[in-house]
Formats: sequence, structure tokens, C-alpha cells
Amino acid sequence: MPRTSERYRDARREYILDAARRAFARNGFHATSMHDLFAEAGLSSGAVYRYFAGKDEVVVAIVEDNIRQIGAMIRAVTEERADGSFGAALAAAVETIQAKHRENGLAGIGVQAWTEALRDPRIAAAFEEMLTGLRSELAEVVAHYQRTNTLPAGPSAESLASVTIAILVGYIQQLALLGPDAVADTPDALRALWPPSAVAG
Amino acid sequence: MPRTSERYRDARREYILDAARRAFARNGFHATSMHDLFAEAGLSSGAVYRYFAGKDEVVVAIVEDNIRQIGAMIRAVTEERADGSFGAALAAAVETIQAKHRENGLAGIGVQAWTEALRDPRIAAAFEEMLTGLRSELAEVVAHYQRTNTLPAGPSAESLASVTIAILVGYIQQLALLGPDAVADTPDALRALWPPSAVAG
DNA sequence: TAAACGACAACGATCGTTCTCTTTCGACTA
DNA sequence: TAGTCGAAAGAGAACGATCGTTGTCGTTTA
Repeated sequence: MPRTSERYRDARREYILDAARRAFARNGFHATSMHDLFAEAGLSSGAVYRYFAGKDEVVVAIVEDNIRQIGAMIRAVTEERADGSFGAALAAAVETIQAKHRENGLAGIGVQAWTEALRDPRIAAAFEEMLTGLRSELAEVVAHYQRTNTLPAGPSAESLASVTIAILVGYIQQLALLGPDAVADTPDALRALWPPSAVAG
Repeated sequence: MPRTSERYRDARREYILDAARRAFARNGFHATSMHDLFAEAGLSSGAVYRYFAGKDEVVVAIVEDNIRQIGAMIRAVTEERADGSFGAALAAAVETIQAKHRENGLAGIGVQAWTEALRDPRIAAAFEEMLTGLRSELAEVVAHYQRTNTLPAGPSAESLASVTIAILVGYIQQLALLGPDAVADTPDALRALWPPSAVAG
């Protein structure tokens, strides 16, 4: 077996995915042809097709990675900031997303991924898992702020978690469509909406 | 000139757009071929191409209409509810969007439209106009709630308007990806977050 | 040295679009 | 008012281009 170490194959796969991410971020999933991808990667069709069964598989791999990235970022930030204010945690999440977007077009891929979820059951399932899982995890964080009177105690923690996710999703959309500068003041607004020791509800 | 009244042509165009909307909501912009559209409308290619120069023009027309619809709904609700609470206005907007989505798949078309905006300059311009226009209009509404201490006075009204738009955009995404039932409790959460006479900030 | 890797040409299918021909109907004329 | 003409509307076959994919053959390496 020549050149067939698992390490080699994984690295090659990742190399192709990196090229695909660049091409997709530049021109979109559908406007990017496989030939465009071959050119971006500097590889032949044969090389790429040895690692991916088809274009759909490349797209799914990229989307699933995008979902994991965003989910992980939100989880990490909200959990490690659990001692600060709710607004500060949200602001930190938003700032992390923005920084990542500047370096690899995270938001654009994300918006395209939502559209793919409407059509591809695998992607839809990945999103449903991520969104519902994130909602129940955020619900625990939110419940903490409800107990400290930063957030109203009336509504369920899950419903507040949904609104939290909506804010982040909406931020990603504006990041992709309007650019980072247009939403540069969002973190300030979030911190002000839910400051360290406010009492709402 | 046979059958050439402006009324007839407009009605015909609208008929084709209705068929396109159904087909696009079912299968997505790209997975729907022109032949699918011909079948859905019960027309020949010649008939459709007499009213639209190409597929892109159909997509742009649908997207621009979708943008207008959503923008108008938000404007109407937030302006006529300016006497109630901020949370109630947001909840009403969300409920209006949900009702419209149940009847014509508004949210799915919307999510797809965001992706198209990344690639088509005409759609990008339409979105930028809509989002920035909506932001400055919502800023006036928001400023009113800032004066009545429902919203914090610290951040700019524009930045709070951006967060407001993010909530609505994020809600539309969840509506499209998870379905109406998964976000049925969002209105309650919004009303609780910004109740009639709360003091925040 | 055998098996995996990779290059490259080419194929088959799909899809958007066009072209030609027929049908329909409003306007003008006798 | 009846008849005719011409232009717009519509049908449908077909075309050309694109694109994803495959198959073959040389190359590399454990």
C-alpha cells in the first residue's frame, strides 16, 4: 500500500476542503463548478474524486464543518463567560464570530448552508441536531441569568434560548450581507441590553 | 394589437410568478429547472420567455417581492403598535411573519434569497436598501422606547435597531429550518423580555 | 512489484434558451 | 356591422453549452 497512511489521506482531504472553502466563499456552492475546484486545489478530477464521491459530498463536509465551528464558538464563549453578564457573553460570541468571519468568510458559508438545509436531508438533520442541542445547552445558561434576575423569570428558558440563537443567526446574516462594518456596533448594543446587574421583567 | 392590454400582461406575469413561487418553495431556486416551472405554470417555454428574459429575471422578481413583503410587514406592525410595548411589537411582527409563512412558504424563499444576495449584485443592492432603510426606520421606533425607558438609553438607536432586525432574521431562519412549531414560544419570550412598563439599562 | 495515487480526455445528461410555426384576437375598412 | 389583416401570444421541438462524473493510463511508493 503506497502513500496510504491514514494521516496522509486525512491531510489530503483537508487540503481539498480548504480549497473548496475558498472557492465556495468566493463564488457560492452552485456557481462553483468542480473544474473550478480542481483549479483552486491545483489537482486533477481523478485526485479529488479519490477522496470525495461527488460534489454533494464536498458540500456536505464543508457545511457540517461550518455547523461544528459556529456551534463550538458559541458554546465555548457562553460557557466560559457564565460569570459575566448575559449581554457580555452574547457580545463576546458575536465578536468571536466576526473575527473568524474576517479570516475565512464563515458567515457567507453559513448563509449558504441554511439554504442547502432546505434541500439536503443530511444537512437538515445536522442543523436540527445543532440548533436543538444548542438550544437546550443555552437554556441552562439562560436559566442561570433568570435566577440572578438578569433575564425575566416568566418565559421558559428554552424560549429565551431560541431568541438568543435568533440574535446570533441574524447577526451572521447581516455580517454576510452587509459586511463587518455595518454591524460593528452590535456588541455594544448587546452589552447595554443586558448589563451586568440589571433587573428586567 | 391582440390581447395586449397592460392589465393582461401584468396578470400573466403575476400568474407565472405565482407558479414559480410554488415551485421554488418546494424545490429551491437551483433544483427547480425552467422545465419544472413550465410544468407548474402549465405553459410552454415560449410563453414564459415572452414575459421574462431568463431564469435569473424570474428569481430576481420573486426575491424582490419577498423583500418587499417582509419589509412591509415589519414596518406596518411596528408602526401601528408604537403605543404598546416594544416586546409586544416584536411579538406581533413575528406572529405576522409566521402566519404568512404558513400560507406561502415565505421563510424558505427568504433564506434562499439571502444566499442569492451573495452572488447577484441586483439582489444584494435590494437587500442593502431594505436592511439599511428598515434600520433607520426602526431606529426611530426604538428611540421612542429609549425615551420611555423600555430600552437602555446608552447605545445608539441604530445599533439597537440592528439587534431588532437580527432577531427577526434569526426567527425567519428558524421558521424555515425547524418549522413553525419549534418557534411557537418565541412571541411569549419577546413580550417577556420587553414588557409594557419595564425599566432596563 | 503490486496497489494506491493522480492526470487527463471525453462522455452523457441536464438545462437554459432559442427558433419556427400556429393560433388568437384587436383594429381598421368597406 | 361583417370581414380581413397584422401583430402579439403561445406551443414545442431542438440546440448549444455547461457540468458532474467516469474510465484509462502513466507514476509513485510502501
